[in-house]
Amino acid sequence: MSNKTEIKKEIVLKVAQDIFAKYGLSKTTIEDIAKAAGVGKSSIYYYFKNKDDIFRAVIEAQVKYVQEKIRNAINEAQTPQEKLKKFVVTRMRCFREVAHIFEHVFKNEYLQHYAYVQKIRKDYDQQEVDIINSILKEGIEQGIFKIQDPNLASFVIMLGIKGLEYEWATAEDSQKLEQDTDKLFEILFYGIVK
Amino acid sequence: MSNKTEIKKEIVLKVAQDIFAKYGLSKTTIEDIAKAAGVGKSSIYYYFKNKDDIFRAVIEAQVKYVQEKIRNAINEAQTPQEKLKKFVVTRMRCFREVAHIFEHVFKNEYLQHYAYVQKIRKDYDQQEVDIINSILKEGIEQGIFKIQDPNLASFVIMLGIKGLEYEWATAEDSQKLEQDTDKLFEILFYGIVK
DNA sequence: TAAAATGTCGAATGAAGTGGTCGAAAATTT
DNA sequence: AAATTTTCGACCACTTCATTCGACATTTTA
Repeated sequence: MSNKTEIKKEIVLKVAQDIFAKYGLSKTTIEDIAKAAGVGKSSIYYYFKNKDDIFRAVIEAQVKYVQEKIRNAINEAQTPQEKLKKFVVTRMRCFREVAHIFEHVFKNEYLQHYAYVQKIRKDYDQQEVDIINSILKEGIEQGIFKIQDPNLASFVIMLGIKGLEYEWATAEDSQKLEQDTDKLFEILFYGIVK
Repeated sequence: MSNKTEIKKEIVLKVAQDIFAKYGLSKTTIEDIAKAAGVGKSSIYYYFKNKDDIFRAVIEAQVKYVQEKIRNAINEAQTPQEKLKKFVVTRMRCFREVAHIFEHVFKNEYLQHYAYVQKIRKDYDQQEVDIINSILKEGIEQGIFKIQDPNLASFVIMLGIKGLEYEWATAEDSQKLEQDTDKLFEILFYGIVK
């Protein structure tokens, strides 16, 4: 695939992102995407194997984008506490940014039968646990946290985040989001900080 | 149709509003509406003649809502100048509120062939001209405006509003909207106020 | 520059989805 | 309990959709 074609594929991916975000998987037609991308319907099949393949590519791009953002945010923070906070806040911000597509992957039940969606979800969750895990370990090494089982703690934190997900997804201002996060971690830290 | 059934019809209308707003006419299926309203697909046809009939009912409800709001706003204003301003600002606010459906009626070309959409549009435009007309006449009677041909003036104002419609529709804050309106009328008033 | 490789799309097709009908069952009223 | 209103499953004709195929266009290679 030449450079020029690669770019066209990128365009298709980009418009597919927007259209999937707006209409979801089932209501988006290949022709919708082709029209918006300014290519023939059949040409789509030169770039992608099929409709699901486009959707998968879109999701993967979004996941990558979010994880990139999270990684950067964590790196900027100094203390493990800060890192944890940054992680949560950035995660929620990004989720809201790309919410419409993620909704389809993380919420819509009728998509559950798609194996690859489950896989993406599982992988993604695992990576989040890993991130939390590493932050906790760092905190322990620095003598800031005292935790018997970091893996368990990570899992609990993940649960907490997931529990608050809906509330955060619908919160109007991001100030509320940060307040909530502060509250959550205030409680958490008082339990685990030495 | 009993009272109870009437209420159910209202529910169907309400969810249809939301779904049409989200997906537009063609991407919304009767089953989408039925599912969301919690009734069988066939039952929809007990309440409404067909799909277009639901859409028409939704649009009419929206139009009614907007005009009600505008009427109230105008009544609250004292001077003709104030009334004109109120008219425009309220109109734009409401349009944004119900924007997603109105888009389909006022912008989407592929709907143009629907005679009833054209009719609604025409009626609506005429009613707006009538409102402006009556405000102008009031202003003339009170010796505030000096206009040779109020009908023509109404038409010109309508054109101005329509011209700015897109800009207003996409404006982020409603403050901008009011500033724009003020500017528009400042120019207009200096031309017609005695 | 001719042949090979890469890229593009119109037309066709079968499968799935959709608007709408009908009649029978369920619920409600009389 | 008969009459009426309301609900909906099953069905059909038609449309839409994802995907394929082959032919044409464009670019690369030799």
